[in-house]
Amino acid sequence: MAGMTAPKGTFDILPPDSARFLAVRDTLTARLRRAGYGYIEAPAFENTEVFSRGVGESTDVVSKEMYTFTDRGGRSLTLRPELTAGLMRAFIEHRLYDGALPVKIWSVGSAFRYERPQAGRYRHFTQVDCEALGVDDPALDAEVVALGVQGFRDLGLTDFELLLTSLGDATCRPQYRELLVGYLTKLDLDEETRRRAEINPLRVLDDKRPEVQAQLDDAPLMVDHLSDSTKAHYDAVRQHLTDLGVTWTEAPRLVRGLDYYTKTTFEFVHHGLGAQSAIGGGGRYDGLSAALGGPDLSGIGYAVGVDRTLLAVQAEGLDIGTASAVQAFVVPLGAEAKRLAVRLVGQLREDGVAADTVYGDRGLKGAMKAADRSGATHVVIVGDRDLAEGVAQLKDMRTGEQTTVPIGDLFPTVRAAVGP
RNA sequence: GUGGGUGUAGCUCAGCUGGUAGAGCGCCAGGUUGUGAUCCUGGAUGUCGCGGGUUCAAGUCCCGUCACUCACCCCA
Repeated sequence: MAGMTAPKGTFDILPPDSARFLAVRDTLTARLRRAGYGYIEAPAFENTEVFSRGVGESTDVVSKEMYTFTDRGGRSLTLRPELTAGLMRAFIEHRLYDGALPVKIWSVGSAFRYERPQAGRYRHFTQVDCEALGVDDPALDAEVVALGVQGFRDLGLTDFELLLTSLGDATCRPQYRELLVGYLTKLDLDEETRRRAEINPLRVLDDKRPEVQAQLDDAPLMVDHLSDSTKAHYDAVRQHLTDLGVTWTEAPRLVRGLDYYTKTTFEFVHHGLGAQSAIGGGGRYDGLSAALGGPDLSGIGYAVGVDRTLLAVQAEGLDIGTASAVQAFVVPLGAEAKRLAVRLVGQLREDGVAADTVYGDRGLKGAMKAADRSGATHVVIVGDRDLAEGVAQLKDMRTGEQTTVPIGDLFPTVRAAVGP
C-alpha cells in the first residue's frame, strides 16, 4: 500500500458523506438552471496560454500554482486552476457572442492548484461557475451576485456574508495604483511584502498581519478614486442589489488574486470555517475576452467552491442529502428463495422502488442486520418453509409487525406498502 | 515556499520515569438449528508512519524522512 494513497492535497468523497456533496453541488446548480443559464462543459485542461494570458502572469495562481505539463506532442498544457478562463476561451472559439447578448452560462467541475494544503484548501477542488457575457449592465452584476447568495440560501446557510467593492476600470485603476504605490513605498515593510507591492500593490491592503495592517489606516482606497462612470456603475449595482433584497458589507480592501477583475468585485465568506473562509467569489472581467484574443466584450461571473460550501453546511449542522436510499429489502433463506429474491428485487427496481437484497453466505441474523442497515422500512423474508406454503413474510421494520403474504400477491403488496 | 502540532486496530484514542500493545465503537459469529435495532458471550485485524541510531531491551529516548493537520502566503 506504500504510495497507494490519494495524492497530497486531494481526498476521496465516500458514502454516506458523498450524498451531502451531491446535494450541495446539485442545489447550487439547480438555482442557475432555473434562472435560464445554459450548461457548458469545457475540458479540465487547456493550452497553458489560456491561463497565462487570461488569469495573468503576475498572479500567484499562474506563477507558482499551476499543474503544467508537456504532452507527447510537445504541447504545453495546464490543468485548469479555475474555470472562467477556459469557459471564455470556448465562448470566443465558438463565436457565441454572434447572437443575442448576454450569453448566460454555468458549469461545474474540477480545478487544480499546486498549493500547500490547509483546512478548506486542496490541490483538487470542485467549483460551480456562473457567467453572464457580452453586456456591461449593472443589473446583470446584481443578478449574478444575487444568484450566488440565493444558492447558499437554498442550502439553508445563514452564517455567511457578501463582501462587495469596486476595483475600478482601465482608466481609473492605473491612476489609483500609482497613488497607492506612492503611499506603500513610505511604509516599513519586509522584503517580500515590498516585492508583492510591486507586482500587485492592491494585495498589500488585504494583508492579515497586524504589523502591516497597522500601517494601512489611512491608505488610499480604490472606491474613493473611481472615475465618474465607474462610480455610477457601482452605485447602480448597489441599488439593484437592494431591490433584490440582498444585503452586503462594503469591503474597500477586498482584493482578488486574478488579474482580470474590474469594477464590481465580491466574495462570499462563511464565518464557521477556518482561515480559508471564502466559499465563493467573483466579479466583472471586462478585459478577459480581449486578453484571450477575442472581441472587446465584457463579462461578470462567480465561482463557488463546492467542497468549502459543504464544510460550511457541516459547520452550520444542516441536515441535507441524508435520506435513506433503500425502501424494500429482501431476505432469502435457501437456494430456491434466492431465485425469488433476485426476481423480486429486479421487479421492484423496474417499477421504481429502491430495493436491495443480501449477497454472499449470511445467516438470517446477519441478513436481517444488513436489512436494518440498509434503512429499508419493509423487509420481505422468505425461506423454504414459506415456499412450501406458497407464502412470504412482510415485516415493517419501524413497528416490528409481520404479516404473511401469498407469493402471488407479493409484488403488489410490497409495492403498495412502500408507498408511491 | 515559511512556521507550529500530530502519526498506535476500520474509526476515536489510552499506553506513567524504556521491559516486548490495550479500551470503546464498528465488524464477524454464537446465545435464538427462521428475525434487525436492545442485552449477554466469544472472535478476527496492528510491519506502533518509514529509515537509521543509543540500549541487554525502543510504541516510549535521539537523528533523519514521509504523511496528515493548523496558520502565514494565496484563494474556491
